[in-house]
Amino acid sequence: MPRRLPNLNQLRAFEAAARLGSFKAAAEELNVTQAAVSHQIKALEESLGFALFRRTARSVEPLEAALSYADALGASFDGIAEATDALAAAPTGPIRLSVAPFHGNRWLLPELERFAKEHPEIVVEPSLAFEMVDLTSGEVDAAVRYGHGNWPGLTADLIHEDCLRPVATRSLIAEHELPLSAAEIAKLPLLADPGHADQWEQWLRAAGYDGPVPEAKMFAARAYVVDAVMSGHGAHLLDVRITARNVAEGQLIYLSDTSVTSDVAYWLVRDAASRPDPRLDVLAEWLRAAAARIA
Amino acid sequence: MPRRLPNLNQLRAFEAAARLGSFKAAAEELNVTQAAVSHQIKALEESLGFALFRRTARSVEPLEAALSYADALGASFDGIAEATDALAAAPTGPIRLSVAPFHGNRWLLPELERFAKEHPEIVVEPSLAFEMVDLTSGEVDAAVRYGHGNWPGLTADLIHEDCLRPVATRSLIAEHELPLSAAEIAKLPLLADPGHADQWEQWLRAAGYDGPVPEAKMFAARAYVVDAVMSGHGAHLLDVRITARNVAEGQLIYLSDTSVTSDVAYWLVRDAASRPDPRLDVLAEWLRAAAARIA
DNA sequence: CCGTATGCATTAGGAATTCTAATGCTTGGA
DNA sequence: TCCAAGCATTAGAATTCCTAATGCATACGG
Repeated sequence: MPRRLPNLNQLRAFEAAARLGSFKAAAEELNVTQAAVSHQIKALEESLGFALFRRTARSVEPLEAALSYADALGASFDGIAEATDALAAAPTGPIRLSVAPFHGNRWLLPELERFAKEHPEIVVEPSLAFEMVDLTSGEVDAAVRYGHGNWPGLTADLIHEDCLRPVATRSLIAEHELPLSAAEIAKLPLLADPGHADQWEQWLRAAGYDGPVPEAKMFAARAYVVDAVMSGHGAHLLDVRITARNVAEGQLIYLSDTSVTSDVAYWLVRDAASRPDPRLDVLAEWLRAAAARIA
Repeated sequence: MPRRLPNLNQLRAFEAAARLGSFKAAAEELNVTQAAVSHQIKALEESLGFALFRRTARSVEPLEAALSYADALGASFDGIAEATDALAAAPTGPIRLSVAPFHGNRWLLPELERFAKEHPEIVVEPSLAFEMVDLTSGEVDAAVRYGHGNWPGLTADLIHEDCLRPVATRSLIAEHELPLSAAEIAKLPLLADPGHADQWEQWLRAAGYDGPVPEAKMFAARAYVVDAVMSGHGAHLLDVRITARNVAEGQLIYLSDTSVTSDVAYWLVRDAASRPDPRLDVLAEWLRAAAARIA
């Protein structure tokens, strides 16, 4: 059978009045008028069927039974306040972060290792997933996503923009001097993936090329494009953070110093309706700074 | 600084919904519509700033943090319900009973001793007091009072009516045969106390006497009248329960078999605003029965 | 000892909350 | 495919809650 409780607002007024021994003081604590407290307590007494205070001309005194009742109520209210504080406080478990393999393997995961060293108090648990996870499902706490930053129902903190420079293997352009001109690059096999097919045109125009833009060779997914580039099958436009390691290790080279910033970017994304987690703020800011260091 | 609590009605709706995993079920438990629960929880989530449930098309699932919050709230609500039950339950201390010496010494106290034997679970603590104690002061739980039973703010259970028969010492009427006629009694020194001055007239008329009613000798208080009667200074009208012991022991005799019931009576009186104590109901009924046994 | 200040009670009316009925939406199941 | 079930939303009604004004009894200061 369901719990049978008196009106909780009345109990709140009563508890304060009994604790403070004064309706007026209780009213001040509750930010209402003395009359409001008087009403609430009168209604409570009526619903109980007996009095809780002994009234004298200008003072009230809680009866003995009322005092112990108020004590118990106070403990319960404290429990509620405590539980509410605990709820509002930051979550404590590891931060489950969904990461796209393409971005994670090339930049994010190594950065997360450095983050773990600098912030040992914040445990990040990355999980690689090709699919866009549902951030409202509760299976992950946040994700790094590539897009325009305006996902409905989600909040997105910018990590870094997509700063594109053309890359290829040394072998592909063995006969050329670096950097290549835009016209020279336009003659190379240009690789692209659907959804970003127009990036080559953007870059070539930005680089001053005004000839006809050659058709790029399309791959089904970004990961395949990168594979093809690494294998020396053509040139591709990639963010400098994505390629930095491969360039440093000599597997890829920048074909030009010209870069364009695409209209999409990388974001740390979380459910707007989930309770705030300041640790994610720290992570977002740290990643943003780390990304800026490379660009 | 004062406790900062969310709206308690919203918490109540939330706790039920989280516990039952359904707004509809919560609504039934709380005897409101599903829409009401939906509103309450939405408002709570808005005031907290984050969601507590994951919504799907036709079901809700409390988030992990919400579940433990609901547990804590449930414990607190249980605490409140328990404290309320304890408050509503009968008081446990001894029953402090204020007794007028006149009535207590002559009838009530011996009866209370018998009551204690029959009801060892109910401890009655009589205190003799000439003054009418303030039943709202909390110093006593009940009192036996003589009057019309309509004290404002008090509830009164009848113990016995005031069944008056004329009494005197044997010595006062040594020369007469018992019972005396009303006319003979009218010639005796009649004693009375203010407030009950007319009782002699009532009795004499009831006994068939139609002559002039003699002036009664007045005493300041009832106790003095009884003293005077016991000392053989006159006759007095007293309830049979008051005199039973003295008559049985030969100190007093009934002058007549005629009795009249006065308009006042003896009552067990308690503060109408105090919490109900079923033990007092038992005591009142027991005393009523004991009084009836004598009359 | 009187006048003033204080704290609670009461009243009436207005403000805020809470609820409901109706309806829409989405989806799981027959 | 259609229905049933459960939640969301809307608008308005019902209830609760609060306040301002005032009264009352009493403690306190002069």
